[in-house]
Amino acid sequence: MITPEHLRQIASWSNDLNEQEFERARRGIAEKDFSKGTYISHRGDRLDSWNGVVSGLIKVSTVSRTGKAVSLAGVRAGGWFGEGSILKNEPRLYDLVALRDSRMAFLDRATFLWLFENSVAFNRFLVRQFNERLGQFIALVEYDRMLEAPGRLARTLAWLFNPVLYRDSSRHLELSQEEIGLLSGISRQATNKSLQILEAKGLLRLERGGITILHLEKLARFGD
DNA sequence: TCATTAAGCGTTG
DNA sequence: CAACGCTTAATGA
Repeated sequence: MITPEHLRQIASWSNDLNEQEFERARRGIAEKDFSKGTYISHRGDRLDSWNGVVSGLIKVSTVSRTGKAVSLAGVRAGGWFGEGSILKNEPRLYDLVALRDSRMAFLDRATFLWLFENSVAFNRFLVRQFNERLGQFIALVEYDRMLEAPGRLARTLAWLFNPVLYRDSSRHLELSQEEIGLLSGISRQATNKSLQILEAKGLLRLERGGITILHLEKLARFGD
């Protein structure tokens, strides 16, 4: 079982819980490692847990009717997701892929539902997160029409630095251009070009194997 | 036809 | 050694 300190580290929401709720959450969590390129779950699975990323990088994707893989979002360490499938008690609507060696935390369904019924703090967290996700979804619909690669890439990056979804306010992330491409659904060359455009506009700084966000607001709106 | 991509490979930090 | 960036052949709009 994970330690209280560990839970505080991997789940920002746990810091808002009272003692009883915190203990319950701690007992309901199990961790598991996934190596690069493997599937954490497939579309259609009944994965009865709420998922947190302890370390690494996860891609949420789905397959379009024509059989093409479509990337929906990236989740980095500290992110929690999958509440929709639990609350609606339905199978996963998407695939989860580990883009690099990653460690996941799973909060079992019964514990999730208990927290949902009993913890005000937990619900507050969920509402805030839902609200952000709704914003993301609207942006997704918008950029479906906006085909330029730099804009799509900029939004993907902005999501990874959403201050509500990730409470640590770090502006830097170790993320290769290949990984950014995989998350954005853009080829490596196009990713490189797009990143250079964004860097020239002063929105971010490129480093070897990583990026630093210089202007999150402008990044989130790039291409409007 | 023209643009974009995956694959391979040389370079670089 | 992994990330980067370039070349090239294939793909497809």
